[in-house]
Amino acid sequence: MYTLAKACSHHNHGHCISDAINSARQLCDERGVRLTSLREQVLELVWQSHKPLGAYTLMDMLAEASTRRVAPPTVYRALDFLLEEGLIHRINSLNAFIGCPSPTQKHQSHFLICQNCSVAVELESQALNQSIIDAAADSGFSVTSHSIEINGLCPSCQASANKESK
Amino acid sequence: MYTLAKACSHHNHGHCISDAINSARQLCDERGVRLTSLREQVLELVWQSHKPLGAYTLMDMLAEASTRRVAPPTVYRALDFLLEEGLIHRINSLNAFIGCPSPTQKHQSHFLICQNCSVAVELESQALNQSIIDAAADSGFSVTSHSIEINGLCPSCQASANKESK
DNA sequence: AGAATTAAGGTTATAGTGTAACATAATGTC
DNA sequence: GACATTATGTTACACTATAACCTTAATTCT
Repeated sequence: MYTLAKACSHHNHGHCISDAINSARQLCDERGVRLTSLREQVLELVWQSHKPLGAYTLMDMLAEASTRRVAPPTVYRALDFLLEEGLIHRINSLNAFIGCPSPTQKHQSHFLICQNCSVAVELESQALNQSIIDAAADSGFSVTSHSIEINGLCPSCQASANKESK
Repeated sequence: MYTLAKACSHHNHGHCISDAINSARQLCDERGVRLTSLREQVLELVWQSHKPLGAYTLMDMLAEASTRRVAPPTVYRALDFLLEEGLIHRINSLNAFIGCPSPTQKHQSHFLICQNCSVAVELESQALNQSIIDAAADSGFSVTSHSIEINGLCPSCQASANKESK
């Protein structure tokens, strides 16, 4: 039973999924790479929520959806492809994967991760990017990639926490 | 044979190790926690180089040093203690651990990781810290911790790369 | 279209990372 | 010294990921 709770109860999550699938199709088409049905299925599963999902969770979801048994390499290969094309990100601190909402724009992996509800949202800040470049440059380091994982409480979990404490 | 190459050939790495051990002893003493010989040994092994080391590598190093066999929980418990006390950091993207050069100052885990020589150095930038806080605040997110892992080339590997290409 | 080539996926086995649970030993407290 | 607490030893296992090899599907070439 992998009907995960919606990440944000106030939004129609179906749109997130269909948007992600549509732009993935278009993007793969433009790049001449193949978004096979397996890859698309994995992408769709990743997008079932805004919570990062582990490879083995995805594997179980795949198996549940398809009667046949699914082995780790099947899901890892699909994940590798999706990572390669920037359609998903990997959250290192969680060994988990999450859909990328803006795969057309090349960017680094920067996330706000709620320690209460597990939702992870991408963070984009030009100032932050610049700070990284500057700080690295101060050390004479030439940057090829970077990842930021920020843990804390999302706005709605902060609100819940406040209510609790009264 | 775990005599790893020195991280920086131009410095006397013995100082790094002895400084780390000395300040760890003092710090644990002040806090009333016990830097047992096992924990100190693991800390010293972590400090054998400026390259992050995996738990199983450390386990093998421990075993080599002590005739008796060493099981995973032994090293993980020591690592947990050292992490707890801020004496080491964990590099999530590498599943590896590295000594903290400034354990007395509470700080987040920010690293520059050379993809050529594997050396990881801590990055401290007030501007960067502020950028994170600001960016999170823009999203209404309350931050409890964060980690930054920047991959690229350290100055000396950049120099080598330039020489190579001539 | 058919053969050759390449790419994707299936299958088995195993490597690498981390923890649970319980037993023993060491340390600290009264 | 008896007791409680903390640390370590030990066994077993869970979770994450990849290697290697085989089969199937898609693409390319003539």
